[in-house]
Amino acid sequence: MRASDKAYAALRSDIIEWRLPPGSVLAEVELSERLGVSRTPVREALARLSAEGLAEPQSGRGVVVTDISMDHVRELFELRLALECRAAELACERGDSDIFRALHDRLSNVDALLSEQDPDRRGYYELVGALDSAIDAAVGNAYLAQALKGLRVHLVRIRRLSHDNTTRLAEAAREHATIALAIANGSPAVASAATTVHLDNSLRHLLAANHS
Amino acid sequence: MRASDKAYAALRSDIIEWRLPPGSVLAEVELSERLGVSRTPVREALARLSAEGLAEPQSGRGVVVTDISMDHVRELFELRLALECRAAELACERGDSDIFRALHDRLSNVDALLSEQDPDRRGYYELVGALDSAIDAAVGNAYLAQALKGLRVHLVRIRRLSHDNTTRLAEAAREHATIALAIANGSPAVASAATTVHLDNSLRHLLAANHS
DNA sequence: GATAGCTTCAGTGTATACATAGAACGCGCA
DNA sequence: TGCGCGTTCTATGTATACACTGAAGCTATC
Repeated sequence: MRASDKAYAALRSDIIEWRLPPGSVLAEVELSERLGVSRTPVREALARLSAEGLAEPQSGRGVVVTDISMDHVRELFELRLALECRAAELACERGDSDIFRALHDRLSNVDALLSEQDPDRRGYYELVGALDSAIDAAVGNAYLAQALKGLRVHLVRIRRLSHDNTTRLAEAAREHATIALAIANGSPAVASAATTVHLDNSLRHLLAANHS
Repeated sequence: MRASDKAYAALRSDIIEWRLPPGSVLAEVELSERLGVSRTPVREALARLSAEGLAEPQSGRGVVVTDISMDHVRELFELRLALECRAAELACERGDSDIFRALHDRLSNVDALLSEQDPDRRGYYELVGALDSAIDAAVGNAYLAQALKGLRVHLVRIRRLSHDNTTRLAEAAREHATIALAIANGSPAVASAATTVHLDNSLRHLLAANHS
């Protein structure tokens, strides 16, 4: 593995998991010492992070972790709605029914998904990620998939703001199950509508939990 | 201006204007000599181009200009449809009617737009670009705007494949005028529909001109 | 006492030297 | 003559030294 990849992966996870909160300054010399590589691969990593929107150059001098306000979240969900609705519609036309029917079944088993033995909800998030991947694969559009991938980075980062309780996650799982079922049935209008409903619910819970 | 910006701008325009056709290898040493800067800023420029999708690393060794097949064009237009339809809808809600009415008027004056004294159709493309910018500004969504910006880079690049004759450009201008009018009227359904029609026409002409 | 200018310094921007890996070519053997 | 192995070479990956810009703090003057 290249040193620049290592630096990129380390910084990316640090940002996404809020070990480097918004506003943190990413100084090249400090990072190169902390990560044990020279400034060159660190610079490359910072450039990639800036291109992704996780960091941004500040007044031509220094790079800082980008801020995440509720306005940003609203804008993010507006883009998300456009992309995910279309992706769901296209998956209806091109997807394999059996795959999405299986995902629907697994998503419907809420009790197993949100067991007490999984406080981090890894099982839930992995299954939701599997649905995303299945949709991407069904759509078969590299540009759309790339746009969605760039979007999901930010969504993982704001997951921390959700403070999702088990009740909401169970509700979200059912919403995802509805989407999967609509795709399995090949009903683009329903898939798009279910996606719209799910995203609206998610956004409203996010806004309510962050008093703005 | 930084040397890396200079290298980036030079390579970007070389790729977009097909001086560097798809498949061209972007060798660091050769570029650093040709552009008169060292390898470091050249590397930074190549990283930015790779992030944009204009170039891609080839098997871990060397960077090449990305290929543009008709399949890619189809995928590009699929993403474009999703983004531009939503942008047009949102512009209806948030845009200033006067601005889009003025754009409609200018786009309707096809004769002035496609005069014989402008063989490169600069007047046409600048006005279409102004409509794009007006929509972006009306929507007021940085994430959506960035996604559209990343998309338009590729669109400018495939413009070379269009072989647009005056008849088609006049038609396209009228389609753009229809979109601008729908936004000025605040009719999201019409704006979205007009965008869909326009993109379908554009794509069909592209495919017809490239026999696949 | 306040402001303007200068000095200093920290940190980025660039260049270049060195390490390294992948590929191509050639040679030898079957 | 063809295949396989080894060597060499070219181009990328990394490290580091140097240059330069922008900012902050200090001093001197009004």
